[in-house]
Amino acid sequence: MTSERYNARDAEPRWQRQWDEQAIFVSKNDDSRPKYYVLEMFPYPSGRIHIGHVRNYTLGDVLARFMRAKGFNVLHPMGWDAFGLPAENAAIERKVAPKAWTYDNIAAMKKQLRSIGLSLDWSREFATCDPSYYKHQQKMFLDMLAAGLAEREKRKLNWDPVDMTVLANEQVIDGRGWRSGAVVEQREMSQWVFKITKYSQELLSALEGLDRWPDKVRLMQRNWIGRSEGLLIRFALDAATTPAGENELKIFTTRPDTLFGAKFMAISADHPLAQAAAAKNPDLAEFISDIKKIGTAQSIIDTAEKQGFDTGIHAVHPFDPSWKLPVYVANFVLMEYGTGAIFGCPAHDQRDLDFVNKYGLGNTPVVCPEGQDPKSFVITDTAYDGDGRMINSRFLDGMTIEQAKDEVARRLENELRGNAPVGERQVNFRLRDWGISRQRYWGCPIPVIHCPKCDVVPVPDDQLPVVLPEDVSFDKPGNALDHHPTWKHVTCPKCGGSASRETDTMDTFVDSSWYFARFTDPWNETAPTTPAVANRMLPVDQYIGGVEHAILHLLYSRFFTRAMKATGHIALDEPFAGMFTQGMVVHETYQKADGSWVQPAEVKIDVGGNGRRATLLATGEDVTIGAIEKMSKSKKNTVDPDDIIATYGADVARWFMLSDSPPDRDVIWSDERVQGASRFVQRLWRLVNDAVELGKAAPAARPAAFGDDALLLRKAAHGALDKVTSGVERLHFNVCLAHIREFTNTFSEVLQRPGQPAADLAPDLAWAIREASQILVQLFSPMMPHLAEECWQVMGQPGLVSEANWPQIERDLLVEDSVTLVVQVNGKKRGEVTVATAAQNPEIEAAALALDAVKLALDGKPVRKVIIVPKRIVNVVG
RNA sequence: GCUCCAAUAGUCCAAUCGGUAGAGACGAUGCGCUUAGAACGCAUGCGAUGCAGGUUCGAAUCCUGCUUGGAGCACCA
Repeated sequence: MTSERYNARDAEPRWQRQWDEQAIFVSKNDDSRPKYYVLEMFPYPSGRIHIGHVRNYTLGDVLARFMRAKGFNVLHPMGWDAFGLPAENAAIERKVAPKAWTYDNIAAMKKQLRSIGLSLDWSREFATCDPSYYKHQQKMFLDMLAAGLAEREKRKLNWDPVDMTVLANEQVIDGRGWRSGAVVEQREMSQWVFKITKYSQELLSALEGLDRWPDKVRLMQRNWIGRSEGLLIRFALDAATTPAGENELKIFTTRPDTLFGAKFMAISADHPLAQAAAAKNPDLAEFISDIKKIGTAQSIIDTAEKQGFDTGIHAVHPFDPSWKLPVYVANFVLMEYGTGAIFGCPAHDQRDLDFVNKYGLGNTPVVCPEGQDPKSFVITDTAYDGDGRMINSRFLDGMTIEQAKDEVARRLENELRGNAPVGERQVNFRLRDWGISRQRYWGCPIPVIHCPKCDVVPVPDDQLPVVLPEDVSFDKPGNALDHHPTWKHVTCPKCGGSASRETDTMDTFVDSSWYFARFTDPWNETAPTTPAVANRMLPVDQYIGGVEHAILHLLYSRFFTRAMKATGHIALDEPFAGMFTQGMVVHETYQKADGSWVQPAEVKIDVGGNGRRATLLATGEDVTIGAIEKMSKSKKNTVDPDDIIATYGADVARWFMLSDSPPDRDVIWSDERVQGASRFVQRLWRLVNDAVELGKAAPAARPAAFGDDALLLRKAAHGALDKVTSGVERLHFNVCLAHIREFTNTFSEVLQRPGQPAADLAPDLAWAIREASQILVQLFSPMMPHLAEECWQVMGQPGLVSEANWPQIERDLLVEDSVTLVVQVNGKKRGEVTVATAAQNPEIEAAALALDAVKLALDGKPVRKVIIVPKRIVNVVG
């Protein structure tokens, strides 16, 4: 029996070295076993790993280790999403070169990642900022350009006139740039886009087949793609009222049935008609410039007060030449969606209703809910968007919404103006093309040359990669690449004249849209992928990452995979067969009386009669316990993985991360629970050491029969094995851990029972103890691999537990001879009956009805029905 | 604003199909061990499953309406 505590600080680096030296996590592309590709979203090298990374990689690691034990050729690689804005911010603020900053961060974070004990194949590591990676990305860009999947397009962007840079929506705070404080302008700029919209329908339809993705994520993507069926209607304009004799306004609507409820037309500030009208109307021009200041973020546009400007232009109702509708420029109409123009039916659309209520245009309900008297049906503040019958709509009256939509479409399709129909059925998508141009230095250069004569010229293959220059300065605002004295000046590959390089770089989402494919053969110097290898190793069987990537990253990757297929780099459509979105790690916040935030490590928590109380460790000063929030530097509610690993070891951190909360939900960091995990590690260590002593008496051969204790233990072991095996496959790690704990409790009880020297132990029990300890160690080995190796060693097992095969379940042990059923009368529990597992329904029914409690509850009433749910319940209906 | 998610014991959470609300943990209390504490061992679970309705023999689970908390919304990654 050992009295020594398990020393993680000593054991963990030792086992990490062993794994490393024996290269057991390196997967070979010529391995003939079935493959299993586990991937966690690769990190941005910010400098230090975050506790959220520990959770993400632990989840993946458990699965990777489990599948390895199950006999799969597991691919579990790691790399770095290394381009992006923070490196440039560091360059500006701390005068360090982005490249040096990035690679230093990678080195630091790699060291941290290694300390977690992850079963990663580091031989495949790369950073997206390595020219050996992005040269292939540039090649694929050119392939996509040739295939018509990349184009130039005008886009409206947030422009900071002082920093001379485009801003993300989140960098625009109250209409001003986050760093400069300058009022942000909306500027139209020429951008490179990927034609993701060519795949709108396919990306939507294929979601059906992604049955190992969370419904939530599929729904988010479905909404993002936003397919809607509707009608394109050409409204005639009263040319006398238009700025330059325009005579038509095209709108898209999904509600053509409500056409007789129309009160106004609204067009986007960017609509050509608005632009033309503004040219002749300074007030309108000012209005347009005002509403453009609010920014491009959807949430801001939607929550801003509805504003409109009557242009004086009139549109003509398609079913009534005498019906004129005023045309407004409105701040809630987007040029990017549909045609940038709508007709407003206030009674049945909340935005339109808010608008007319502000400008006094009134409303006419045209859909009346079933059972409501049309005469008394009025709309005041809340639009009605439910079902009903058409009213106030001439020839549509009495129809359902669907019939009315159809009738309007039919009539307008058949009505010609000029030589085109007035209406046309159309499918519209909300999805826009993917703008990839960034006016930034630290990104993958877009490999094209702008020639005054030849226009856009692709960089020839033999000149790839277009490498980022390193001698750049961040003294001036704007794009450092643009300011470089020589880099952009080149000769045109076509005509030989002087030309200039594209100085925009690619969105970092491009880098992360194919890294999973590169991992399958990162050694290929001549092509992005080796198709034979990529096609065999892909798709990723289980991808794991934060839900914040549920839309963009995953959708872009799905598109990019199709684009790679179209350009011959890969032969599949869907990159991720299984997707899992993990929750965040959150923590309480602490605040001093003066409002300043305090780190958890500085706070002492006392639990008393009237709840929890916090004081400052240093001074004893009272601290307010605030909301539980996502860990953030500004609120100081962070926990440093290095501290945790130094104090408790990686296994404790891993076990804590996996316990309690389901992986897809947020987990609250709790020191008490971390200590609980730490105590459990020691308990397992003692248990295994005790079991080793007792198991010494075990015969080599399996005994023919087992006594009660041995059988109890074996049932607990194999029951746990069964539950953990199926639980890990479904990523229900918190439940798996509970089953391991449960098994451990039973194991301890059995071990305490003999209470005698090992030599006297019954051979069958000793054998069962040895078997149970092997199963136990293997069960927790994916979660706490270091402790498991240490236990495996004291058990005298050959080799590494990380390389051992998953134990075989003996199903016979899981079958019980009898089963206890709950007996209900009219849905209320009245008793229990225990019957043989094989008992038939009449026998069960008779046993249930024979219970005194059942007779009493029935109170002489006849039995109307008996419902028997096998192995669960008997319900007697009286 | 739009779209979506969640809510079970003091706390974190279990509960294949709609079938006994309790697996596991944290905390608390008591006992044992101990000079004492830590550690260790043992014991202790009444919550109308957020609220109001509905469907059903039967609802934590399905439906409707609310309340509260959270996520995403296109140049952060």
